[in-house]
Amino acid sequence: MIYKEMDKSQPAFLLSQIGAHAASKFAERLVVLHLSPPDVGILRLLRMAPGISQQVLSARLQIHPSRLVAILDNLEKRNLIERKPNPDDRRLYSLHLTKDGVEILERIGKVAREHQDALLASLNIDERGSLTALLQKIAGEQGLTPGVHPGYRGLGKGETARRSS
Amino acid sequence: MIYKEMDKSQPAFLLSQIGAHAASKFAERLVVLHLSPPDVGILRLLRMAPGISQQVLSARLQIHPSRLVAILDNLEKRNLIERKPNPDDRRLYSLHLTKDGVEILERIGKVAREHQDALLASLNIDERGSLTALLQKIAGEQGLTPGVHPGYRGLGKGETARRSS
DNA sequence: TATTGTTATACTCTATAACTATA
DNA sequence: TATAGTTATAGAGTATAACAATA
Repeated sequence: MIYKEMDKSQPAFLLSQIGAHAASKFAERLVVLHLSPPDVGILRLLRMAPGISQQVLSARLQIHPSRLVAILDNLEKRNLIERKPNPDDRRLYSLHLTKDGVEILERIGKVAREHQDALLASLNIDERGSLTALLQKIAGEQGLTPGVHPGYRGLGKGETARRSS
Repeated sequence: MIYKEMDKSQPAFLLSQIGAHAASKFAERLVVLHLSPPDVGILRLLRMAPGISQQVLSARLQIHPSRLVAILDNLEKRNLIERKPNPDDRRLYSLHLTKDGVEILERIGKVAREHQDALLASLNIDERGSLTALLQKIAGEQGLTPGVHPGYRGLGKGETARRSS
């Protein structure tokens, strides 16, 4: 047995491989907007759920609260989001998109569409529909939350294992 | 316009999301074997291409040479691989799987099958075939090398952008 | 002079935990 | 006493660059 096939085209590996490739390519495109993937996740969530607190945001996107501070500081400094005081509970902030934040979301949408077109260039319309349906089935069954990318949380320390020993 | 949909089920995001999820779940299963995903990539490649040097291995899997040293040190210390001297060029090592290395690859295969079954639990046989075909089309067109996961290289520094500003 | 493998160093990023202000 | 947000610190992990041996 000289030749052992590398992987007899295992869909699980392909999913992981293409997924990482897609994430990398998308992040590349975001560089133009000076945004990171977590930035985009936050902006998108704030459009859907304006007024939420940092705690809620942190829990939804699985981003550590202490890490979130620096990210929001940056977005606020660039006038993309705003921390408004919450009259009901003065410990909480009420997070909102600014006008600039709404505008950059449109540019993000354009970038995302271009990214998707490039990624799926080899598939026709029907195939894209089939793929989407299959992926939605998997995502649903696996308990993945729409719009929440596992990569948002920065799995540092002894999280999901990197080192061997 | 009160409700703005989070993402009208965009396949590109789903691919990235499910891919990260799959990678995370697989890494979890590897913990039992005290292996990391790069370890597995190395072992698999050494089965296909026994005798290669660290440089070649480094180039194939996109792992930085200096980083590779520690990984191989660990695998060699565990008697999974072996660094044999190369008679033709004494600067090079000739990397080989040991008997234990071959054995653990079988256990890795079992773990990978279980992982894939869990990940694709919601799809029947035909659907799995359709998904695999679509993914292979994408992977081929995107220029992805079989068996080489983008996550092997540890994109540190200013690689693919993480920070915004 | 160039290349392989190695090591030392510096840098980036993250979570942990302590801290404040409010409740 | 508990919670939201913040900050300081320490730890893990990486690439960069200098190094020794060999070509």
